[in-house]
Amino acid sequence: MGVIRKTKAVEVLLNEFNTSTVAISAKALIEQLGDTFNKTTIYRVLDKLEDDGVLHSFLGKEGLKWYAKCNGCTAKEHKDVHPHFQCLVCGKVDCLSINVTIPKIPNRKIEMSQFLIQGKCEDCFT
Amino acid sequence: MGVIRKTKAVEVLLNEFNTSTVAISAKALIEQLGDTFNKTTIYRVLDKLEDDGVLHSFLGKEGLKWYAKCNGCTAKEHKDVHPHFQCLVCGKVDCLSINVTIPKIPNRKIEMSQFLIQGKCEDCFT
DNA sequence: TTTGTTAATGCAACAAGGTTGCGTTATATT
DNA sequence: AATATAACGCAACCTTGTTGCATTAACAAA
Repeated sequence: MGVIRKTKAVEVLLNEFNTSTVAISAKALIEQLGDTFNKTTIYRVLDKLEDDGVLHSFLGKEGLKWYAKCNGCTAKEHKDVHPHFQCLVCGKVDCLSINVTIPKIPNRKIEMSQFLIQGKCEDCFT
Repeated sequence: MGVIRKTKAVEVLLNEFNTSTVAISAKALIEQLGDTFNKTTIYRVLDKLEDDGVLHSFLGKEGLKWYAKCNGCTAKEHKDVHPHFQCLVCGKVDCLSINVTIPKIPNRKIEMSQFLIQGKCEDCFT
């Protein structure tokens, strides 16, 4: 898999996630940083950071890929099964620090799950 | 919105969903029926059937759109918040008739949610 | 059963998110 | 400074899904 080099792209991208529990879509990152870095680079760095357990990814509305900083995940296992909340008005997505009880299902082995909740966020909530 | 005409495409597509709780991806339907109907038609019929509350849709692995028959949904509201299970081995997806408790979140209005569980299905479970 | 309205279809072209191959650049090690 | 190779940029491509428009076919009414 190789060593991670501290390149500018890695540095800048990591910085984007060092603020909060807010998730950022690959699309948004490309819109924002596409002049500085090639989109291929951005996709590859995100991939690698996910592989290394630094970020986790999930799918939002319309199948867009979103990334957020992992909390207590290692490269080996992503324990994180928190739900994500996407605002249907402003589009913002964040990680909810809520424990979701995954229902027991007979004869099936659950390996991962994605819970996407959609509605109006605090800011867009009238 | 217009009346629904009983065309061949509608008939054939509806037939595909009349069996079980198994979901079918738009992609699979196009692979299967693409010689008979144009993909545009397939997409449009699926759209319309969803609008009319006959089918519901959700996103599976890789952001692919899946459809399944609604159970107790009307054109006006999709109450259905059941989780979906996708097998990581064979790719099969089905609706789980399990009630998921959506966590209460202060200051947010939940409008819908998607719960995708991934793992090994009954058949692929060793 | 013919006529007329308009929903539904097919086709081609497009759009958006993401991926791949490959030659070049730059990081880190000796 | 020399070297190995990870990371990069670029262009071209792939896939899922959408749009515009001319044509066809449901279906209701005459």
